[in-house]
Amino acid sequence: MTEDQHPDDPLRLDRQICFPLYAASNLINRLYRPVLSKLGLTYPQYLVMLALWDQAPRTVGALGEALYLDSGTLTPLLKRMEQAGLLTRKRDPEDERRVQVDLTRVGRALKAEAQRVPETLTAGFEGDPADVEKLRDSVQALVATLAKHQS
Amino acid sequence: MTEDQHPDDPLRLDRQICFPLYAASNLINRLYRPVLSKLGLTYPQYLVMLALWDQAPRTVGALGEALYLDSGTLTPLLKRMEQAGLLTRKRDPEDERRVQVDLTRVGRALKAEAQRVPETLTAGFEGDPADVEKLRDSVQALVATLAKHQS
DNA sequence: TTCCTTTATATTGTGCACAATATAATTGCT
DNA sequence: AGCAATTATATTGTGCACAATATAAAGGAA
Repeated sequence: MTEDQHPDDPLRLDRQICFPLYAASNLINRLYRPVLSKLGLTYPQYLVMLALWDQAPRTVGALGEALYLDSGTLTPLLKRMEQAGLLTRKRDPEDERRVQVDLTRVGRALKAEAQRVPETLTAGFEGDPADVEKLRDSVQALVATLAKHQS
Repeated sequence: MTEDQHPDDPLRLDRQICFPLYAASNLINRLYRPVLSKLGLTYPQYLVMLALWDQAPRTVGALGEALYLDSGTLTPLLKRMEQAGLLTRKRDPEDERRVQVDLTRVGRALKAEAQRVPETLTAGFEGDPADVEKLRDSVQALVATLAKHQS
């Protein structure tokens, strides 16, 4: 088999930690897409809504810290969501550099429709829920480490 | 604290399994970028090279199966790599629908320069190597499950 | 106050990632 | 052989993701 010809080659695809994380992220995005499109959201937009449902208003910078994204990604994404009527973007009068992002009534109301999204999708993971939680905690720890090193 | 106000809300960001995978994928891409740019590669292009260093030539479809990507992503990516002189794309005379992707001499030679990439980057993970391997295997298992459900 | 530095967001340009669709070659059925 | 169905790749259009840069507001030192 191909996989056994070079057992200790550090460049073998199946020895990388980065690749399964990349593949899982893509596959999950693909899995969520049809479900979220019924709510009029993309997957990154859904993450912004999760962050805002937990706490709003928040500045662009605070959203970026929560989601590990920068303004180059968030600004156009938030503008599309503003166009869709889900949120508002207003310069903070206290500090005109900041932009406060807040939910509209429509944006807040969307939370009710999203309630069943997690259970709908974790069903597809078909694993012991405890194992999934353990995996989640491990990846969260990795993210914390990576974030520390990248700042 | 914000995190404790709604302890059993299924829509809390820190209860999702999808989000840390998404964040880890982005952070890793960011971590690899400066290292790979010295080799003239992006992260997805690096994955294509890993696949081809292991086995070449391969069809576009075979690369897509290995990396969980489709032709809409691979075709333009492979064209850029062809322009860069790393690989060739040739219609298979046996079946004119297929495109065989093969490494050039330059593409094969690049493997020597890439040898130290994994150790350079896993250093930033700063964890017990055994834990990292365990995490990798867990995410690989998740990817296998997700891939089965999406086909 | 003046000006220098820092901070917050926006803009620009490149490269994915994917759904939907198009094109063309092959297979299979009759 | 004829032709519908399938298969393999390419194309189109949208939306991220990010580095590099730009813009402008706030803070701070003399």
